[in-house]
Amino acid sequence: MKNFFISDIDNITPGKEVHVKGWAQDIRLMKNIAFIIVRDSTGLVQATVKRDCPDFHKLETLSRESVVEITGTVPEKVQSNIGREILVTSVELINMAEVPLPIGITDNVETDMDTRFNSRFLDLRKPEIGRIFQAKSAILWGIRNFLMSQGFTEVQTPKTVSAATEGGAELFHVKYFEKNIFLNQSPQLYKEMLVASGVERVFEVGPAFRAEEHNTPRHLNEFTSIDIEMGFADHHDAMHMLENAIAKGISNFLENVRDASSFSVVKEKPVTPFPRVSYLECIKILKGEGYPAVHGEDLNNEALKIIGKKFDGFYFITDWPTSVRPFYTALLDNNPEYTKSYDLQFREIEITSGAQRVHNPAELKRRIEDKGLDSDDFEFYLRTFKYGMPPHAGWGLGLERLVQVILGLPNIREASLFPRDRNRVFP
RNA sequence: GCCCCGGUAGUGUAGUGGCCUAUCAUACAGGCCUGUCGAGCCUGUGACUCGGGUUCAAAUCCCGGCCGGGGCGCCA
Repeated sequence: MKNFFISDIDNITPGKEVHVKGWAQDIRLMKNIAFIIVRDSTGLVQATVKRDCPDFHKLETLSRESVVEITGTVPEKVQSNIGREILVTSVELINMAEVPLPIGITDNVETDMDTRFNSRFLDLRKPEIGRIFQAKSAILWGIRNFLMSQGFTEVQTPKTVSAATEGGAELFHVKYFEKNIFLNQSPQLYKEMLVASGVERVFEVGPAFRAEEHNTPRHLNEFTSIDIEMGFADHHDAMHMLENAIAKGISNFLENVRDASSFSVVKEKPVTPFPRVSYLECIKILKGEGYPAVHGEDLNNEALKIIGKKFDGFYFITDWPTSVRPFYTALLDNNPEYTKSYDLQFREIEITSGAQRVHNPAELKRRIEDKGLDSDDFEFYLRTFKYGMPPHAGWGLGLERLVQVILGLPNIREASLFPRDRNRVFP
């Protein structure tokens, strides 16, 4: 196993011998001297090979992106402006890369997104692409650690389901032996059932599937949803949990990923609590700006852009009208036209949707039917409310969207290793 | 689901009916090379998405397919 990495060279005393294993990112071969820029997951080093090195002739056949092992010593004075150098005594060609490369790793030409995704394994070798996923990992671990510290239990629920769960979103149909079933759009009903099971604070990180034929920079047909549900809690509690989880995700990223603030648009831990603005206040803002907002309707993208300009970064829109929220959303105590619900926004992008939920089974059944759904289809869910269901609240957070807004990525596909969209199911 | 735009060497582009035997960059191959570092210089290889149609003539115009990017709707 390799246990010496290129960044470890920084701690080596000059004159000492090192073995470097990695990819030959660039090769500059001259008559009496050659330079190989070697890359591994921690950084770059220049391997300087002089004519008198017995392996000098091997470089004539070396192709870019081949895997090499290089032995040499660290010089007293580094002459490469990469900042790391080794003076080579031997070169092993471990596995040669074919030429030409399907896409350039360091070439001074842009590559279309589609072409990049067709050769995603090579695309990910670019440091500026690979670090997106270091950021994603660090953000997720920050959120996970926070939830664990708050007494949450991580669970896994089925992604194959027999009935449409929430209505609304289109689902993917799957053949399941002799049955026709669906891929789940969200773990919503399962996490509520687990609250009824006595798992008072529960979360899941897993895929969610939406068969919507959208083609936009902020939608994927398969995305990672971070979902929580808390028993004996209301929507305010859930919002507190959310803003703190996001703050922890961001601080974990900023503290643990090299040069994080140089490529992130969110450069410091956000201030909590995040601003809250109610749906009704949004309508007032829009009317004040001369935008024809219709009270009772969802806020469209153009409206959200106007609202987003009023806030710098993350903010909540609360108390949405009952007509635009799912059946399981609890109503405001003093006004059933509105709900105990909220979206977390970053400018016009919706990151999270959440609410306190209905916990009374009779009310829940009525709300299902009010939405024109058949309550018999939800019997597996409804019966969990009949034997002691506490008040509860939670949210679902789109991980790729969160990464997209934190890093300022122009397209959400950039935040998925192998994105799934309307046309792409490869690789 | 509706709408708009696009598809030229491995990669990215220029080219709006004849001057295209298709531009440039990058990559690749070969040559020169003095510690290079977006190395440089010279030579070379390499392309019009597919199928119909219009025309004396199509990369270029028209229709359709396939593929891609985006807007709306919907959502995370």
